[in-house]
Amino acid sequence: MTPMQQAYDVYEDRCPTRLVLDRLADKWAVLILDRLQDGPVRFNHIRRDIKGISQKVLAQTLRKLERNGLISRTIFPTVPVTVEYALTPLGSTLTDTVSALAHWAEKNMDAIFVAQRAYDEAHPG
Amino acid sequence: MTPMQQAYDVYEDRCPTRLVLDRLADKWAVLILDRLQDGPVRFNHIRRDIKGISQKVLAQTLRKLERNGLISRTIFPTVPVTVEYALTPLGSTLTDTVSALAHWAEKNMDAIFVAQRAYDEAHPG
DNA sequence: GAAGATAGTTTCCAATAGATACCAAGGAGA
DNA sequence: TCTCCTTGGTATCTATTGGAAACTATCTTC
Repeated sequence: MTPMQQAYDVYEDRCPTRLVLDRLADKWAVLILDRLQDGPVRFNHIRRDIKGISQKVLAQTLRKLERNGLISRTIFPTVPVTVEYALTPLGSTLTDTVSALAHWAEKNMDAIFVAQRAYDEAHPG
Repeated sequence: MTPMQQAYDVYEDRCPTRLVLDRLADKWAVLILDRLQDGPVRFNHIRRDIKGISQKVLAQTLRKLERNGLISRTIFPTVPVTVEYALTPLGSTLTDTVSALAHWAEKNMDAIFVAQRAYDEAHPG
């Protein structure tokens, strides 16, 4: 029995893809997925690498990514307990895209600054 | 004089790339950039295509994208006035990435549903 | 004169983001 | 022993944001 491929359309209101896009298209989710590309990382390790993220937001974002099957959460009964987060195969299909987004800003920051100054001069007040 | 390429790092707090990522990594911005790929589109045309977006959020998001040099805004003195939004060359360098993000969710929605059900069963309450 | 198109702005409320403090369990150092 | 440090979180509070709905203004059409 061939599974029926449902047609999803991200332009449609109430389409479930909107909920997913809301989770993926999030600054912190993008940075976390990018950070996990090189292998599993622990909670506090991510927290230190992604400077400025709060514990609450990190925990929340990790939960969302885990629930959507993009990352896995593995507990090691060490002392203190160790929790490792890693990309799932599904999550791996996303990282190229997400990393490109994360690093596009780095590459084009100077052009963006030029645009911002031009805009602000043309739109005073 | 070769321009000095400043090193930006999106993992750094207070790095300006963070502000840009905040704007790009936004559900509505992603959908708008994707929508503009095929050529200039008017305000209400975008509004009708991206179902569920409010006028306020559409206007706000268009301003942000314009200020960052990703889209252009052209006014035609017709009656009623026509305003066309289009990708700039800078914005065009982003669309492949952004569109991939927008449509990844469509392609993988079924896998995500499976993951969500598994998670919810494993984490009741 | 009322409706419909254009492209927005204004107002309001609920949801979210972020900072901060707190928790438990155990190891190391004084 | 007492205190600090680590682990990975939760709880609380407030400021900001997101989204729905209503309003603006001008001109054309019915």
